[in-house]
Amino acid sequence: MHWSDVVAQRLSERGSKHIVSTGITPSGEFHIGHLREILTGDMISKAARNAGLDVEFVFIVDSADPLRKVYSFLDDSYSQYIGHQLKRIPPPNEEGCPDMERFAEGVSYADHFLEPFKQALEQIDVRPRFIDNFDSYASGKFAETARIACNNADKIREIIERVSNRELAEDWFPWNPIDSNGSIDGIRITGWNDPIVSWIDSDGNEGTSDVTKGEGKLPWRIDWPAKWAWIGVTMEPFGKDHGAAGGSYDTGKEIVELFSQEAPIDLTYEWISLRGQGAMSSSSGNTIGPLEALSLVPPEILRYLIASTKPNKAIEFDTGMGLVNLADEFERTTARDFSIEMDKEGLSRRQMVAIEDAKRALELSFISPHEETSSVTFRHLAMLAQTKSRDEDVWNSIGMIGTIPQSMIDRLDRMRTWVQSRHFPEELRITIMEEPDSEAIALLDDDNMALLPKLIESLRSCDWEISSIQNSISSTAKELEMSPRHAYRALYLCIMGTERGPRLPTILTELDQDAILKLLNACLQAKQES
RNA sequence: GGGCCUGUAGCUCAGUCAGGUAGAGCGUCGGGCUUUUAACCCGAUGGUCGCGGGUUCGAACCCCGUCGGGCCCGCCA
Repeated sequence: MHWSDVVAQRLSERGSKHIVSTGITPSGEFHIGHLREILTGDMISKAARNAGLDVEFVFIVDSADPLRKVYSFLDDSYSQYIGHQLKRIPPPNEEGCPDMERFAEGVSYADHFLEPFKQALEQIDVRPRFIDNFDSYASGKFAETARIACNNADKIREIIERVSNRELAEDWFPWNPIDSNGSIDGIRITGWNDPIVSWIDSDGNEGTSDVTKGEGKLPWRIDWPAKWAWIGVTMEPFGKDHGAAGGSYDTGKEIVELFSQEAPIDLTYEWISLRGQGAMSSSSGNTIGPLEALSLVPPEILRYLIASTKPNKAIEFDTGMGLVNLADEFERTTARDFSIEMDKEGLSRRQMVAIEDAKRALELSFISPHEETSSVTFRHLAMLAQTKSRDEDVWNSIGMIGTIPQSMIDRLDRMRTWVQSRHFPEELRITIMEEPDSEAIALLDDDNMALLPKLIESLRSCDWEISSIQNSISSTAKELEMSPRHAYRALYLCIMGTERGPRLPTILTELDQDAILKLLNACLQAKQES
C-alpha cells in the first residue's frame, strides 16, 4: 500500500472527519525541503479523501515566532529585532536591510518570505487553508489554551521535564509576554492572575500581558499542542527534528490532554538535502527555492519525487542527472497501463504492491486539471531544446500539431531555462569539437577511415540543409556497403567526440559547413599520422 | 548522555510491518529497427542483501551483538 494510503487507513480507524495540519516558520527563504512538509500533508489529505473521509488541509504560518538571530542574508541592523515576532518586523530589501516603506504598506517580514512560497504552492496544486498564527493569537484563538496552560504551569513543567529529560529554569512560565521593546526574549514572569501575567524585562521595566489577547505567545512546546486543540488537528506530518524521543511531539502528546484533546496521528519525515552539499539550510544559502526548482522542473515531477519516496527516506535533491532520471521515470510510469499489469497471472504479492504503489504515486503527482501530454522524455526534450531554437520545430519533431497544451509549452520553457542554468549536466550537453579529440580519433576503425575521405567530398558538394546532408551521408555509406549507423559513428567521433548522439543533420545545419569540413579533415590527418 | 533513520547489482533504490528459491530503473554489452530523434524493441551481464551470532524446516526480513554512513534532542523549535 502506498504510504499515503497507510496513513489514510489509520485516520479512518479513528473517525471520519479530519484536519491535516502542516506548518512552517517564515524566518527566511523557503526551500524545497519545506515542500516535503506541505506535499506530505497534501498527499495524505488526498489519500484520506479518496478513502471517503471528510478532510480539511491547513497550513499554519508560524508568524508569531520571534526572529532568532541575524541570518547571513540580513543586515546587522536586524539585531535590534531579535526576539521580535516575525509578523511585527519589517521585511528585508534587496540588500538585506529593513524595508520600512513596504512595512508601512503592511508587508511584514513573515509576509515577505511567505508570498513567493504561496505562488509555488499554487503551481504544484497545493491549496491549503492558511492560518496565520500571529493573527490567531491576536484574535483570541489561543485564549482558552493559554489560560489552561498558565493555570497548569506546574503540570506542564512536570511533563516537559520528565519527557524531554531536561530541567527548566526556576522562573519558567508557559507564556512569553512581549516586553516594552517588542521582544519576547529575556523577560521574567513575576506573577499570574488569570488572565494577566506580570513581568519584568531585561531593562528592568515592568508590565502586564493579557494572555487571551495575544500579548505574547505560548512557548513552542505548548504552542504546538495548543494549535492542535483550537484547530482540532487530527493528523500532522513533521520533520524528524520534532520526532526525536523526548522531542516536542512527545511532550505535546501529553500536554494536549490538558486541553481535553487527543494528540494528532503523526508521521515523521526525513530531510531533503542537496546532492553533494549536505542539508538544506536557509542561513548558509545552500538552498534551492521552490520557485527556482519550479523554473526547471514541471510541478508534477516535484510532486512525484515526494510521492514516490517513502517519508522516512532521506531525499538527495539532484538538479543534474538525478533530475533527468527522475523525470524519465515519471514519463515511463505515465505510459504504463496498470490495469493490464494487474491482470497478469502469477504476480507475487510484492509485484502487486509495487504496481499499486507506482499507480498511486502517479495519481498523487498529477496536478489538476490533468492535461494529456505527449510522452516525450526529459532526455529527448533536453536534446531538442538544444538543437532547435524555434519552439515550432520542436513540436513538429515530436508530432504535435494544432493547439499545443499549455503544460507542454511550460515544459519546453523550463527545459530551455534548465539547459542554460548551472544545473544542466555536462553529460547531456551537446558539445561540438573545435579540435580533433585524440581519444575519440583513436576509436575510428578502418571502415571509418575508408569512409571519411569520400564523406568529406560528398559533404563539401552538398547543399547545407537537412535532407541533402542526410542523403549525402547515407549514400556514401551505401557506396561502401556500410551501414549508415557505422557511418554516423565516424561523424560523431569527429564532431562530438562520442560514438553516438542525437540526430546529426539537424545539428550540422546550425553549424558552419567549412568549419565542419576543416574539422573532419583534421581528424583524418591526425588519425593517419598516429 | 538519549534517540531516530540508513547499509541490497557499477549507480539510484524497491522488497523488511504479515519469513517461503534475490527485484526494478538507469548503466554496460550484444542484436534488431536495411538514412540512428542519446529514441524504440529484444536479449545478456551483473548482488556471499555491511559483518557475526541466534530463532526457524526455511531469514535481506524476526532477535542479540557489532561496524560504517546520515541526522535529531540535550539552547523558551
